[in-house]
Amino acid sequence: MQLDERKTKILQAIIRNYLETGEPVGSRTISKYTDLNLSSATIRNEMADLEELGYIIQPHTSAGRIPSDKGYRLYVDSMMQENERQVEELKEMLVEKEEKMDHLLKQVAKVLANNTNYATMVTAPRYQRNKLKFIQLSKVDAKQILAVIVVEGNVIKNSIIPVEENLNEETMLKLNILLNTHLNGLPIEEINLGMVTALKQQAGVHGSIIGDVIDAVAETIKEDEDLEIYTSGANNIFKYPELAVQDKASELINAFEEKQLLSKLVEDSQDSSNNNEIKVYIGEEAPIQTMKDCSIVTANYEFGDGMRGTIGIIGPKRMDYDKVVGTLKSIKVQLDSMYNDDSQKG
Amino acid sequence: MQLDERKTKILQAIIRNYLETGEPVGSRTISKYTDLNLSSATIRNEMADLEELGYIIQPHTSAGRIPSDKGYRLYVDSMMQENERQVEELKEMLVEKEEKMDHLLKQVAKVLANNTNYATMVTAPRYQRNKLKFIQLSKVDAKQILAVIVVEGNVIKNSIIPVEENLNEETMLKLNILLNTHLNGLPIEEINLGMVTALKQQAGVHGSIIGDVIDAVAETIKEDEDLEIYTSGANNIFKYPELAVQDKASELINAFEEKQLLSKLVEDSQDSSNNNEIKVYIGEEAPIQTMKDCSIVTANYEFGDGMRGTIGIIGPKRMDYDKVVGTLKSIKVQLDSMYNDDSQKG
DNA sequence: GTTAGCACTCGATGTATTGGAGTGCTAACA
DNA sequence: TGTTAGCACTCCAATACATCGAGTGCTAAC
Repeated sequence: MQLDERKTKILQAIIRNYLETGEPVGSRTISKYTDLNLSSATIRNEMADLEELGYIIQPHTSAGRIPSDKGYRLYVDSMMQENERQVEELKEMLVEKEEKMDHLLKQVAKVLANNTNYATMVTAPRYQRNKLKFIQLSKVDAKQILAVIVVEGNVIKNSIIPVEENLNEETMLKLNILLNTHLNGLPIEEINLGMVTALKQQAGVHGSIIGDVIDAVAETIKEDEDLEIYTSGANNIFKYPELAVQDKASELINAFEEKQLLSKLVEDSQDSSNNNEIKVYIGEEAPIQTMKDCSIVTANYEFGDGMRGTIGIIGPKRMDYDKVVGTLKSIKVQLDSMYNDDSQKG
Repeated sequence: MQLDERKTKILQAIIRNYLETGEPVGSRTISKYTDLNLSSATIRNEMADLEELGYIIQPHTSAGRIPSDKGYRLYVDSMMQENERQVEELKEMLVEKEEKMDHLLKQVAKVLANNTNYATMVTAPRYQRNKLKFIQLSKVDAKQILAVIVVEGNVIKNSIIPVEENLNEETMLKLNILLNTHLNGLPIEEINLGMVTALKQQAGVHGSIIGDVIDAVAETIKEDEDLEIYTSGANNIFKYPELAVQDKASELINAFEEKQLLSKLVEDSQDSSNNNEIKVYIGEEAPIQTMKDCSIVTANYEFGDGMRGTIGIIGPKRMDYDKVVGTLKSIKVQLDSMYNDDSQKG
């Protein structure tokens, strides 16, 4: 059996209706809704076929039909091509551009959540390729040195290094010059052990400090790895009865609070050949078991040279895919284009 | 009518029982539970009195009694003193001391949540009195200066300042010296306009940069004001049917996600004559309307010289006050004593 | 191929019925 | 006078049962 045009139309009508109401939809409803001018009996026959094909499901004998994951998938796939909806409103809300990166991203998550009525997450952009831009050592007091490490894109990290000896200004200057002349502009992966040893030798007595600084650099990178995730609207899930059930709700809320699980989502989203497209996970397709009753839509944005973050929307399977995809696209474009303005991150 | 000893004992028994079960408790139960050797009929008479006095409530005619806010209050105030329970186990969990402040605090929230089965929040310590320790300006590139501002207790903030002119090293050095000689060690409130003007004059051509730096300092302080709050175990509320109701759960979860509301709690907790004691808010006493069906226990910890944070536990009114207070006390002591080790915060 | 018609299914809703936990009150008792 | 046994009463929760209606599948006719 094949999906002819009529079946497709009927399937579409069923899904549309279900997205709105959240209730199983019956043959009579479709018979009235569509412009096919078919009686409910005919629809019934078609629906039986659609069920056999696996696109829709009957919760129980005397109920209407609801879309299966496969049904949603077809809907989403076909829909994404035709409909290039524009969502411009959001632009305004983000235009009052937040200075700080974290504020901006929190804001994005919030705006998205308010706009869509789903739960949202936004990750801070993460470097794929880190270049060291600049290192600055300064004396805080007799026993402490402050190392400021600036990485490509003005990500700044600080580290306080305890020292035994009271270094004089001249030494500090030397160390600074030594570090910067050798390390600036280098991708971090390229700072290897041999290099460090060489530097230590050149630093002579103060070699250990160099080691500490390099450690701090390494630490900086490592820390950047457990990425920051901002979420908003988690409580939106209560708006959808199918998710507001105790167990599910509890698990979902937990995922949003602990955030660790969400990083799986990010990885999966970014870990793909085509990084630039919007991804839709439906039900069991989700990379997180907890969300098997949800649909997830993700987009990756790029913040200039290799710095990449992810935006995600988590809602019920009967999500307004159309709107969500449009909205995400719009946000993505804006974030992509925001790189020109130097933003910074504490 | 007065609360004699017997009534007190009965009330206590009722509350204890209710804390455990969460179900209204009847006269027969009390008659069996206590060592008073009274028949259920007698207990009934006493319970009627206790209800008249406002310590307990009857949800409906043929149900047992549950404690009122007033009842809980009495219980918490008087009955808990005796029991100075020690909770040492937590110490171990925190001993693997996290380097970074934010990790540590997240960890505290998590441990608390796991340990108590309630929702928890921990705020980062906040300065009451800020002293500027150190300022460092460095050239990032031709058009940007990086200002690093270190405040008492090694809180570090960065700010990137765009500049028109390409400053040479000598100028940078001069500016650094100028700023540090005049500002170091000053409480931030004392950096006033007159001072800034004087500095600007001394800086001559580069006066505007001084202005920018001071702005950055001000910004740093301001930012520190919207305090960071770490939460954990929000989904624990689902463990208590009286809170797991849709509306309540949704509101609570929202409070935990947006965190803004929680800051009210922090203010209230810190805004008191006796800052050192554990506070218990029961039901309507809570400073947040959203939590009027909960009880909240807070403790303030002090991280050395005027740096103060708050730990809070939010749960159902039938919370295990005893354990929670004990646990909080223990955690508080540990955090208080942690100041000796210099921790730092990015 | 389409449709009208009909028997059938099954959840949802509404209504009694019952059981049990708990109370308040009264009367008897120590 | 305080305590207790006993009893009538209340009310929730659970159970059973009837009913309703939306929806289906199937058949026969168009």
